Amino acid sequence: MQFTLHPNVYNTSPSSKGLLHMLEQVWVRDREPGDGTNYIISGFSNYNGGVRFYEIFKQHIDNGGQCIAILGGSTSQRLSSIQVVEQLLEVGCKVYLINRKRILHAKCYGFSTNNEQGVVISSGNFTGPGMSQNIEASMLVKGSHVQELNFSWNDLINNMLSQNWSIYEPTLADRTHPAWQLLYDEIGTSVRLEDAQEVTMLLTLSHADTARIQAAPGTTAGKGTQYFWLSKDSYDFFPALTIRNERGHKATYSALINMNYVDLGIVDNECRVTFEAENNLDFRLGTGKLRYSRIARSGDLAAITRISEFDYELRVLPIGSNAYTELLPYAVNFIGHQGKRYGYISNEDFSNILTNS
DNA sequence: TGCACTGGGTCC
DNA sequence: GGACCCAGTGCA
Repeated sequence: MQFTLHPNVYNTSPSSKGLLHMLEQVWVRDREPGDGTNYIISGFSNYNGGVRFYEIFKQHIDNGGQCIAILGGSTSQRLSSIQVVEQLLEVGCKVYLINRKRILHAKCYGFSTNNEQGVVISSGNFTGPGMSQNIEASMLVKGSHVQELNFSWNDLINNMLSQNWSIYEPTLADRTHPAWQLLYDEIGTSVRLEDAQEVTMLLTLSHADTARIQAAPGTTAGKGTQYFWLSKDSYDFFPALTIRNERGHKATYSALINMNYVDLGIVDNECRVTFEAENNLDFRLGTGKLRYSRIARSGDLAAITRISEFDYELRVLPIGSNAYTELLPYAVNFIGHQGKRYGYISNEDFSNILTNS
């Protein structure tokens, strides 16, 4: 059994580092694709909540396995999105939506095979924030402890689906089915960002982030793509990563955002952030406009401000500057092995510090 | 010419 | 072996 409170607050064992890590245990590690059934029960869900696992589910289902998702749905609340349900259906999941005034609020995840079950009971929804920056408690029960509980995924699902609830089954074949009216659109222009998401990511830059920025035009050091490499916990800082790669054989998931390079006075309306789902799980922010600009050096702080769903601003705060000194303490997470740090600050606090330093 | 891809490296 | 780090290739 394992318990965790994320992000990075408390773990009962080194092998449980947050909800996402527990889900990797029950759906990826120690599992054979095609063996048994995977389960998702979550009141809220969005595309980035599942982006780590769509390829895993697809392989599992293509090899004869099953995947069942029971999600919240509503016409008046933003519970689950069109995008996550579409993607789950595309990879072959069975999706049920519970439309209820007193909403489905449980979050349970796991699997069952002929001889084994695993279950994660969590406060974390199947959403980007639930998987990364929200404070969520999760408990994983597996092996003989599941039998001690006398827990049965089969019974749980059967009992849920036999309740006298409004249960809808959306399908890709019938997009006019009322089930689709219970879902909200993550991509639409009417999307308004919640206050909690109006934050600035502070990220120290390492050699790999700045080598092409510092390169002289025409040299090999400038070849390839200019990226900032982000933490894998960045699911909730970007819009739905629904753009699949067109060429290549390893699945990637991207979103296009509008990036205002404040230092350069350039706005890039096709700034791409990519999650390398089948390569190395890299989270990369394309920052090509910075190439050759010399505007950032290794050790500098990048401030990426999310001002609306698709609009971002990028500033480089040079190491040693007043703003750097004031803001570095907010980059509380140490990641990688080159001393990279990142963290978040509210846009209001960020703006105040910028103007006063 | 620039960036979507590739596929390793390296440290813990 | 996970999670950033790195240095490109080759295609549009």
